[in-house]
Amino acid sequence: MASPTPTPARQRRRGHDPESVLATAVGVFNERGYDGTSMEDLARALGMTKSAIYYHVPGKEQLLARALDRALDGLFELMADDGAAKGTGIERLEWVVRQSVRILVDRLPYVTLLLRVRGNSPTELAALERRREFDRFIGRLVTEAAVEGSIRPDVDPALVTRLLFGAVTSISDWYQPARGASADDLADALLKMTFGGLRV
Amino acid sequence: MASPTPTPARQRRRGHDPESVLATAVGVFNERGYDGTSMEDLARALGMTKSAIYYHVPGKEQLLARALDRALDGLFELMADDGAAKGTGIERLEWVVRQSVRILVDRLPYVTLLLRVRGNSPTELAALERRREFDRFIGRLVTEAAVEGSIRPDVDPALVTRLLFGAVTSISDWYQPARGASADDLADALLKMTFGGLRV
DNA sequence: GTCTACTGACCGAATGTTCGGTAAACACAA
DNA sequence: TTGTGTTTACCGAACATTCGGTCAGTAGAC
Repeated sequence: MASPTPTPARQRRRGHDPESVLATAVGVFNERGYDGTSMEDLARALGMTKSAIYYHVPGKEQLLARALDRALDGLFELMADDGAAKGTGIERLEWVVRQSVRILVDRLPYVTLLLRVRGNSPTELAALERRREFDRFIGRLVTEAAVEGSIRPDVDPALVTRLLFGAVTSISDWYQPARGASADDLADALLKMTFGGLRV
Repeated sequence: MASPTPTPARQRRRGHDPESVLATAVGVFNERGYDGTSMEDLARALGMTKSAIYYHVPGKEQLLARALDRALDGLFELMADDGAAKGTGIERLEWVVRQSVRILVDRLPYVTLLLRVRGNSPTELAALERRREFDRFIGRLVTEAAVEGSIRPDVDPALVTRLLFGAVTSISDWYQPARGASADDLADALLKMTFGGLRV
């Protein structure tokens, strides 16, 4: 605690650590897909040999597990937040959409990876189950907004849930932070389109 | 033309053919991901041995190429259709959204596969390039609708393009035909939400 | 000398693909 | 009806390569 080094994560010796290996790995996973990425690919991207990776992390699947947890932890914190419980149904829905966009942007590579998981291993299945819990949470919010009469009655709440969050999750497919749009810019555009409507 | 056999595609002998192998393969590709699917997996799903697959199709990558073409051909036919050229900008945009949903639903497994392509091989890169051409076509439509003043001026047309078609493409992630919703049901809900707005 | 952060050689398993072979179905002549 | 030759649709084994992962050794900072 009273350590003289203010940055305990970074060792004195230059080189890699579990965190930087994870960050690079997630980048490559998103480029090539998890199954399409070999440890050889990772080693090349990290500038080291395959075996050196195993000094920092236990293996390929743990790399995936850590990345998925990072995305899911963000979403679960959001679910537990006060903002998701205060106000009318539609206010809470709007807040959750906005925060979901923020988490997606803040943790872009991790959430991107999560959204591509198919359930090919116990690790992926566990992540999928946690993700479905979040989806059910959204579904409940939309239903409440519909029940209170805040959203148009001529659309199925279940469809709205999927389509609305389809637009949200699509962000991970095309968003490039370098182009200048912030998380709030994205959320504003998305909410204007889906809540207010495109038509003038 | 004057052939005595009315069904030239189907031979007298029962068993598999390139078409049924492709259909099954695309199903497995979508379950496990292309890279996560082995020829052994395909063989199991087809009820034959790995080597028998090669009697019907040249290889794994050609299976992918054929599937991607099937999806892209649909999208390109849509671009060339009269409906995409008649009416005001926003009318054409609405028509294209509706038809895109229809193609997505009609060719669900093929389009799903296309939407997951990452560019890991020349086959995938070629498909990605064709897909980007379709995306640019949509972008032009949205811009025209914005220029003619049919959509709200306080949102960036480029963002609208991505978000609107993000909602469309998300359909492949969650749509289950067995649940009863038709392509038109989906398009109706999507257009009500994005063009009219959810808020009452 | 000790610890950290690696390298290089290597392992068994799995990968996509090819090969030689074969049983059943077929077309057709005798 | 039977015999002959050909095609169809497959199997089992083997191929070279790549996979994720292990381990003994070691260069350099302390």
